[in-house]
Amino acid sequence: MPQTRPLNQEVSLSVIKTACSNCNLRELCLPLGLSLEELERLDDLVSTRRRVKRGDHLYRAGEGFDAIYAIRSGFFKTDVLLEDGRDQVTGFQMAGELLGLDGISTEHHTCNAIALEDSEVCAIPFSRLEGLSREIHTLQHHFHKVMSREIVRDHGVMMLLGTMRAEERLAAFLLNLSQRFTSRGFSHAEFYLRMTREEIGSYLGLKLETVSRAFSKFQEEGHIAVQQKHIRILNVSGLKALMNHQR
Amino acid sequence: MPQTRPLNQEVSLSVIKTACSNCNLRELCLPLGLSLEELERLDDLVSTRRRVKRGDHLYRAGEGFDAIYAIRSGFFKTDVLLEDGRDQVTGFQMAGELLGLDGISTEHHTCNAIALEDSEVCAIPFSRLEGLSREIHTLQHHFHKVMSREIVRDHGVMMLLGTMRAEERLAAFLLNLSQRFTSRGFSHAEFYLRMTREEIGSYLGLKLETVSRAFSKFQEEGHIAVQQKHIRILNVSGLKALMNHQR
DNA sequence: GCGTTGGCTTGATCCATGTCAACCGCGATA
DNA sequence: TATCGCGGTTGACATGGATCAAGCCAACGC
Repeated sequence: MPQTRPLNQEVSLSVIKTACSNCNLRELCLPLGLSLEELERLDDLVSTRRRVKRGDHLYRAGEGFDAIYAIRSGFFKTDVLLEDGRDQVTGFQMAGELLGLDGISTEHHTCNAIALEDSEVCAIPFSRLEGLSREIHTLQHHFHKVMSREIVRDHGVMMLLGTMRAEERLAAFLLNLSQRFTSRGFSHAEFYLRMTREEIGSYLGLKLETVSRAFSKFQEEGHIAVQQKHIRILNVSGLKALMNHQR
Repeated sequence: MPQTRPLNQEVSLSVIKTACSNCNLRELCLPLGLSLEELERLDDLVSTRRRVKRGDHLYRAGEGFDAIYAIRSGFFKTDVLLEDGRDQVTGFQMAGELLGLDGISTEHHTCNAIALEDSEVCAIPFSRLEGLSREIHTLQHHFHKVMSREIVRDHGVMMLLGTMRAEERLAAFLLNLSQRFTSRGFSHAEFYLRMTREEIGSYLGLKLETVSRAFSKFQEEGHIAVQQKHIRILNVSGLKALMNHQR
């Protein structure tokens, strides 16, 4: 059920508590680098929050685009569906990351965004974001950086898909996850995967069996300990070395 | 030898001739949708042009970023180099397309841009572009669309690399080229490849031999006629059908 | 406690593409 | 005109990962 926003002053505390200016993700997310006063202007914009239950869509390919979303908590995947039924996971997103940038180009979303665990996002109406970023230089520049970073990230994935073999891909994937958990204050060495082997495989251009075998191999070699979705990284440099195994 | 810019009024005609407002690519490029007056303000910004000879770098990975480039004429590839020596072509760019968007995120270029034929580009100082797009809403929005389109394009490549087999990839590649030539007023059915089989292979995540064999196969099947870099597409729908050959 | 289900693992086999190698053809250069 | 070299083609063979199939494990409902 949607939470109604109380109008009296007393409860505005709880509103402030969930505003950008008070969000502990602000250094990872859109507000990076803004002054206090600028932050408050951004708060006005980011007023709508939305809960998305595990398995539900945040948006679907083809739907009209009018907002991007910042993940407050939880975990998402995005995937693209081809006419012939093939699909591929194009990314996994976690708290502090933005979803929906692909929709700007055509005013329609071009992929599906699906929650992999119960999640909460902040909706950022895009035209209002453009308006504010015409006024706040820092916001404008940071937003451009975020879009550009997405492009660079995609190039990394292209590299992975184009030049790496199965085990290198999985090693790169684990190291990437580990690094992103670390910058969110979680353990770099121990985490739960939110996605299935099949989803990992789809993202990495591999079949689930190949992913599973690679996990087993890494475990045999003592690089990681796997128990279903629970991963412990035992030997970071070992994984890094795996990534350069050239063909 | 660099062409010196004359200062007298008489020759300013030739300057106008090469401004955005008079550029026949303006409907494909950054100026899309701008009014005449806005166009003239953009002209001020896009004052530096640069010739890049076949084989030369427009920029290199690691170099400082301060401008994006619009291709006036010619053909480029971008590639990324991994520490271990592997590299991959991340894209081919033609007239009217923008180069360098990846540099915004870190203020450094993250890939190499190399001319595949003698080319000419317009340098667009990025901070001035941000300035102008704070004033011209249409420009801002269009620029965002261009960046977003790049993200969507990259997802398409990820899809290609992750789910398609060799012949599907090549078919998709040819159809994409054909479509882009068409929107530039060239024949959709006949064109010269600017890149080698190896570069195509690198882009598509294939070895050059595989690319070559796929070309031969397409020719045998009557979909195209190949003679080295000269391609004629004989059967568009045949190629499209090839793309859905599922595995 | 028992069956069901979805996700995961593992083995056996197959095949698309990589690898290695020979050769071709065209343009550049002497 | 002869030679060289690079890019392209083609063939023979090797192999990584896909495919097919069986079985395992943990969570969950009955």
